[in-house]
Formats: sequence, structure tokens, C-alpha cells
Amino acid sequence: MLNQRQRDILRAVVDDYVSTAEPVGSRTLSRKYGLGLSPATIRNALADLEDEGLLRQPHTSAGRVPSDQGYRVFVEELMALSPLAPSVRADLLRRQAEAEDLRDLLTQTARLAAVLSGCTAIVRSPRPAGARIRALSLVPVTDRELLLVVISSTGAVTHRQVLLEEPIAPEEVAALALGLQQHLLERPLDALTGRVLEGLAERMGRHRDLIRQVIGRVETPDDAVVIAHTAHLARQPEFQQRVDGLLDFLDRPDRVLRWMQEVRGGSPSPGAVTIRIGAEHRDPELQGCSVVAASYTIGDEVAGEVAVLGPTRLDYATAVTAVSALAAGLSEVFGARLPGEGRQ
Amino acid sequence: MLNQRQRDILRAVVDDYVSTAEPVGSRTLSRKYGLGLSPATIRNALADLEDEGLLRQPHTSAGRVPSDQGYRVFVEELMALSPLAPSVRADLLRRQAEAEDLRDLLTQTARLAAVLSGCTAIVRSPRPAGARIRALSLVPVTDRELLLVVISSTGAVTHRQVLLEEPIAPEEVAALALGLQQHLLERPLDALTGRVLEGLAERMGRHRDLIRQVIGRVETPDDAVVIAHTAHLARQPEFQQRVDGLLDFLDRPDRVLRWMQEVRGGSPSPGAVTIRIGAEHRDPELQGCSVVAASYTIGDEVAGEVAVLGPTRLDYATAVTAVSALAAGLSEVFGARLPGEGRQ
DNA sequence: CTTTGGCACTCGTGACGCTTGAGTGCTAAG
DNA sequence: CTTAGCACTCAAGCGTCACGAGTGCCAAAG
Repeated sequence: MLNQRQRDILRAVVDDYVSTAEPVGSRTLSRKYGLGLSPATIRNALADLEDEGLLRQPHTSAGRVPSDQGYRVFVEELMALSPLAPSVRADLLRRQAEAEDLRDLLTQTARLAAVLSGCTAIVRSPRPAGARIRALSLVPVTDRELLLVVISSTGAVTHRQVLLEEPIAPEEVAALALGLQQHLLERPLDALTGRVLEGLAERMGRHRDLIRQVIGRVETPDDAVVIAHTAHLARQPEFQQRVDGLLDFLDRPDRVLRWMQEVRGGSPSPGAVTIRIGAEHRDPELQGCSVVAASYTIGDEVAGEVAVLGPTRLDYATAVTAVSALAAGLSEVFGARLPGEGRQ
Repeated sequence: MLNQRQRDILRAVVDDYVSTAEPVGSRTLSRKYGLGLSPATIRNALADLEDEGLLRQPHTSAGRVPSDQGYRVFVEELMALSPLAPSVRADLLRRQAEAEDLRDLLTQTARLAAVLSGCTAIVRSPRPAGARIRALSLVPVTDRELLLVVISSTGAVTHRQVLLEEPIAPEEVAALALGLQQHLLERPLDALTGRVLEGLAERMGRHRDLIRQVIGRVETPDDAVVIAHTAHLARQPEFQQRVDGLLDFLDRPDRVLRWMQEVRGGSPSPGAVTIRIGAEHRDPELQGCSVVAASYTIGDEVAGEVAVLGPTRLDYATAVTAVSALAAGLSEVFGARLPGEGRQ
């Protein structure tokens, strides 16, 4: 276990390295941080911390750098969280509440997270397991072309084109819509995929094929994540040589989505902040990266996450405050529209 | 004016520099390209080309590098375009035709352009001046919440939430929708903004405010451009130091959109390929970049562009073939659905 | 008049060695 | 247990040097 001095010194090392990106040595620590200890004493402590595996030395005669494990201890035991000023918090919430629709809300949230943390931000669209179909409509486009519009209880609007073999009359469209509504309204979104629809298709007689076309994705991975300010990643000195790999990763929404889901798996409790550091990531592109994610809720259910992505040398305290505040804001905005109300 | 030899040599310099990213000297040219000339002769020609402003020397005793103006001459007079193999072309068209909806179509097209050219690709959503409102529907979500769905003749679907002060009955919604349809169907999309709506609002009696809410953007800039494979930009050696500026630019859809529109302004003829090189860009971030854009059409009208973005040292011939083929593909896919038909 | 070989010159690059400075570990004294 | 001192290590910076790629110019050959 670490004693108080070691904790102070580890904290100082992380603080200094986060702000300078340079290995930090005993003299710097003695001078810049009010530890009241001589460099020699600090050296002993540093050596101990290195034995514990919390610090690394890039080479002999360089300063120390936190290891992934060191960051882990830092975020779990040492980090001093300073809450946002109430005025800032209010400002964030106001901006979120002002969003014009779901997409705008997520985009704004991602941008705010990126600006606050100085990192690339990622927001996962709300997709609570309990999301239900709140409204459903068939819009006739031409006499053999319909648009199916589905609105979920999260406020997500998805639409899908349906091409028909033969013309359909407006009254028939209305009847069909009514039938669909009777069977699907208030059912879970999952009802739009798989066997439920197959069963429904059988019962719908001649429009069986129409229903079949609806089976499948109602939302693409492209819509499922919003990414903001990839430029921040490119600015990190440690990523100069590997920006392309990271961008390549972020260019693929499906991978990002799977990864977000996996990160969230680590901590299923609502509102919690998950931090994943460096080697704790499975994907090779993400070595040297850390992610800080906070989940937001709709009702009592975890619906999605607000996350920031940066080098392991990231300002965890700021990141945690930022994603917490923004996730809480999302929960609030969603909560303000009680079940039965909606938000596009 | 350039003589044949100078043209051959300029072409060789561009070819070599594009593939190696290294300044190219007289000996390399004499050896690798079948010019049948000694290095000394080539040196004379190189000096002439430099006097003309078509080549630059990074420093004395380095090889030559094409100047922006040199690339300009290259693309206008020297470039050898090799058409795509019919099988590849057919494959592209097949992939485009298979797209499930407008968004998927644009995303796939952008990805194909990026892969073919090895550059970052940008596709601008179709927005022909003549686009009309093909279908319009009001979907009741709750008793004081409606979703307005608008489908344009390009197949773009946009939706916007409308919050009401007081509850509205389903029959009233239907009547309102009918009223809107009568006034707006087949009118230009512009009718959804500005004074047309103001006039309409007056006539709609108590639902005036509802109409007012609809005024404004029907499509955000976020939807207007699709960007693929930003990682390719980060891979270019000349951008190592400035990836962040470029990403910052691409992170802002509104700027990208304005820029695309400006680039297209250069060549208004349908189907044409526009090339903008280095200093020809106004934005400082884009110095050292070139863009190759081909417009696609709906009917006879220019609707949008397929573009690739890379360093000035880019493979213009490949880029031109790629964007031309993909833009033609888009035109074809849009053309196949005649006016009156639609595509989500 | 054009082409070409030769030659002197320039300049970036990489290797080498040197110095400097930051940092360490160890030891002995306080 | 703390700290001052000391010897040691190593990266980074700097000047020197040789090398090589490239140039411009000139005079001779075609």
C-alpha cells in the first residue's frame, strides 16, 4: 500500500506530466510542488513507486512518467475533482435544452465535451433496452413508394423507403398504417426486427412483402455515434506518428460503436463514469489512449454515453467533470419530457 | 509556350514527385523516364521550366518540385487519363445502385472515392435549385407534439419537431396536413423558408405559430456533406505538422459546405471536373492542398459534387477518373428514378 | 544551333565526437 | 529517516566532416 508521501508524489508526477508532456524529475517536483522535501528524498519515493509499477523511466537519467497502472491509481484514489462553477453548469444545460432535435442535441453535447476537455469527444445515441415505438406512420410518396417513419420513445426519428411491386391506393395505405400501428405501437423497438415482424407479415395478407422490407436495421451505425473535434487528437505530441491509425478507427462508426458498448460494459450502473486507460483497451489502435465515459439515462435506464478520448496523459479530472456534467444534462433533458411526451 | 521536350519533362517531374514525394533531379529523369536525353540537357530544360514558374527548387542543389502553376499546366495539358476498366466501372455502379437510401448512397460513394483515390473524399448532398417538395406529412406524436416530414424530389427526407401550445385533435392534424399539402406540394424547397411561409401562416388561422416554427432550416449543414477517410490526409508526409488544422476545417460542416459551393462556382457546367490547386484556395488551412471535384446531376441540373482532397502532390489522373465515375454513377442512379418516382 | 561531357560549386544529410545538463542511485553524515 | 554530496548515465544540442545529389556554366562535339 502507498503511504501519504508516495501518494502526494504520484499525484504531483501525474499533474506535472499531464501539463508538460515531459518526463518529470525529482528536482522539478521538489521546486514546483510544496512537498517540503529535498530531491534526494523524492528520488527514494520515486524509486519505490517505480518498483510498485506505477511509474516508468523512458530511459536511465530521464525523469519518471506514470505507467497505465499509475494513472489507474491516480484516477481511483488521488484525483481531486473540482466541480464546475454553477454558472458554467447552467450554461451547459441551457445549451443542451436549446437543441432543436435529437441530432442537434447530441452534436452540441459532443462539441461541448470536446471543448471542455480539450479532447476528441464521442456521444452514443440513446438506445435504451426499453425504448418503445411511440409513433409510426406511412407517408405515400408516389403510388408505389412509401416512406415508413418510426419515432421511438427516445425521440429518435428513423425512416425507411419501401418500394412496392404494384401501385397502392391512398385508402389502402391508411388501412395498412392503422394495422401496423395497432400491432406495433408501444412495443419495444426490437419488435421492428426479427420474428415479430415475420409473424406480422403473415397476418398482413397481400402486403407481406412490404413488411418484410422493413425487417432489418432501423438505425445505421452511422447514426449511432457522434464524434466531435478529431483535430484535438492530432494535436497531441505523442500521437504525431500515429494519427492515421486513430483516425482510421474513428472513421468506422461500427467499430466505434462496438467499442463504446464494450467500454460501457465495464460499469453498468447508471450515471457512473468509466475510465479505461492505455493497455486496458483491446484494440491495438487505442494503445496509449484513455477514454473517460459517463452514461446518461432515460427514466431509470442507461441509454447511452458521453465520452472523451485522448492520450493516457490526459486531464482526467477535467474530463470526468465535463462528461459527468454533460451526461447529467442529457439525462435531465430527456427526463424533462416525461414518458408520453417526445422530442424529435 | 512550352515545347514538346519541356512538356515531356514537366510531365515526368510531376509523375515522379507524385509517387516519391522527393524533389526530382535531372539524373533520375534521364534514367527512369525514356526521354533519350542526357542529364545536362534535362538541366537546361528544368531551368527553363523554373523560369516559367512551373517548377520550384526547395533549395539550391536539391531537385525540382512542381509549383502550383506547374500542376495547373499538368492537369490542363499534360495529364494522361486512363479510363476505368469496364468491370470496375460496373462494380462501382452496382454498389451505388444497391444503396438502401439517400444517405447510404452518399456514404458509400464517399468511401469508394476515398479508396479509389487514396485521398479523403467529400460528397455534397443533392440540392438542385429546382428541387421540389414531393411529399409532406404531419405525424402526430402526442396530442401536443407533431413531426413534420418533408420529402424532396431528390429523395432527401427531413423532419422537424413541432411543439404546440395546446392539444390538437387527430382530425385537426389531418386537416392541417391537407392544407399544407395543397399549398406546398410541388413547390420549390425554398418555399419552406422565408416569406412564402409567412404568407401561408397568416392564412392558416389559429395554427399560425405552428407554421412559424417550421420556418428556417429544413436541412442542417451536418447533413449536407459526407466526409470519408480523413485518415488518408494524416498519412501524407507533407501534412504531418498540420493535420490538426485540416481536421479542424473538416470538423466544421458549415465551412466545408461553403467551400464546396465556392469550388463548384468555378465551373458551373454540369458533369465537369473542377480542380483547385494549392494557393488557388482562399482558406489558409488549405494551402498545400488540392481538390478534385466532379458534379453530378439530377435531370439536367447540377445537384451536388463528389470531391477528393489531398496534398497538391496528388495523383490527379486517378482522382479525376474516380470522381468522374462516381459522379456519373450518382447521376445515373438519380436519373433512373424518373421525376415522380422517389428514393428515400 | 543543339547536345553533351566535364567541372566546380552548393547544400542537405548522416556519422562522429564533444559538451552540457538533467536526472539517477548510492553512501555517509546529520 | 532525511539530506547533502558524488559519481554515473544518457539524451539533446552543436560543430565538424565527408558524402552525395544536384546545380550552373562552359567548351567541345555533332
